[in-house]
Amino acid sequence: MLREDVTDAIRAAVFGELAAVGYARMSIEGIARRAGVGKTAVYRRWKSKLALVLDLVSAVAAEGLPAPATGSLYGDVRALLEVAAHALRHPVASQVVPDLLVEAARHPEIADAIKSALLDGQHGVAAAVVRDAVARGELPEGADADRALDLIVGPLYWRLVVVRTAMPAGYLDDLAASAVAALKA
Amino acid sequence: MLREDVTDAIRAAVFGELAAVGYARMSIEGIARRAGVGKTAVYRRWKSKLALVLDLVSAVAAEGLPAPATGSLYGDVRALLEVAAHALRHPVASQVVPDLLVEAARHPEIADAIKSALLDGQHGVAAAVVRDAVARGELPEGADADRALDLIVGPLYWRLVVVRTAMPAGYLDDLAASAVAALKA
DNA sequence: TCACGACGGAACGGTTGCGTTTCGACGTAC
DNA sequence: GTACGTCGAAACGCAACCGTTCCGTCGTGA
Repeated sequence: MLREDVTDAIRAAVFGELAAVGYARMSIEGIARRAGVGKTAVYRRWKSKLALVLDLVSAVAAEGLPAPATGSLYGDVRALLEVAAHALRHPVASQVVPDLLVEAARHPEIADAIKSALLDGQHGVAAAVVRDAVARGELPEGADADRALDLIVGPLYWRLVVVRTAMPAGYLDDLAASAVAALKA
Repeated sequence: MLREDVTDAIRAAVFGELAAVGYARMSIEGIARRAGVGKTAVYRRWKSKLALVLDLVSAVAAEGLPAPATGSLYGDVRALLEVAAHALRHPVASQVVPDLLVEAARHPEIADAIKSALLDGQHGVAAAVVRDAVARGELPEGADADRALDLIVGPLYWRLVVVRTAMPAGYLDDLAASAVAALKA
């Protein structure tokens, strides 16, 4: 029976290494070193670096996303931005997510895992928000969920992950209002 | 006197390697191999992988960005999106840019180089577009160029680089209209 | 014509990680 | 109390790349 505390230590170490050096530079030896375990313990559980990361990403997927239902489009969008901003401010997440996205272009398995772990979940939430807004008459029939996601999350991701500039006070409120205006255009 | 054709071959090889394996995995040996030159030729010109990449990024910066002046906010935004979409559709650019952005978080020199090569230029263009729009009365006084850039480029970057999904016909027109509506909100 | 310097290629010793194997110590289930 | 399996640690041979050095070739400028 594999010891669970060792497994947990390895999982935590992978996140650490992923954030510190990125997927490309990450090594099994480095993971074992950081976790304070032997390489044997790692290879007994996963057969490769790729399998290890895929397992981790899938685990994140299982957590699911809360779908906002505030009763107004602005409220839903604002709530979405809050959750996204909170996630993207985590130093680990803001380092690991773009790193894996880049790597996904080279490893279809990673692309698939990220798609079902993150993008599909986001798409579902966006679709629900759009559906509710259409039902309330805030958006016209046939509004597109993909487009909505682009308009809502895009500016925030750009600001927090690409430009990496501080957001002024009230910026999320502003972004939410801007996104609602864009959606209705 | 260093031979210029060799220098060019190395530069091209760096772009190739950067797109193929990423900055982290890129090696001087690999660059020389791809360029069909000896390692000596590389080390004679640059002292490290980092210096090589910084030099390349700076060279890109020197090219500059065309500032649109179509006479309307929508026109300017649409032109900006066209240029950005064209650049981000290049397979090499869409692979290299996010890769270097991730690496920038670990190497301040790369962050600085990218900032002056890409972000500063974009900021300048956005500032000009906003200034013109304010002068025409299309935007209120004190409109923020950073916010404008987030709203214009963010959704496109998200779609093309993060989600990597095809854009439906006329999507750039739609994005431009949406961005204008967002800006005026 | 000749000397100089950059060229590609090969080798250097050193480091790092690969994936595997072996080892003795420990813990737990039976 | 014994037998089994996981544990950390260490070493294995192998491969890649580091940055440097030396080589013989070739093209060019004086």
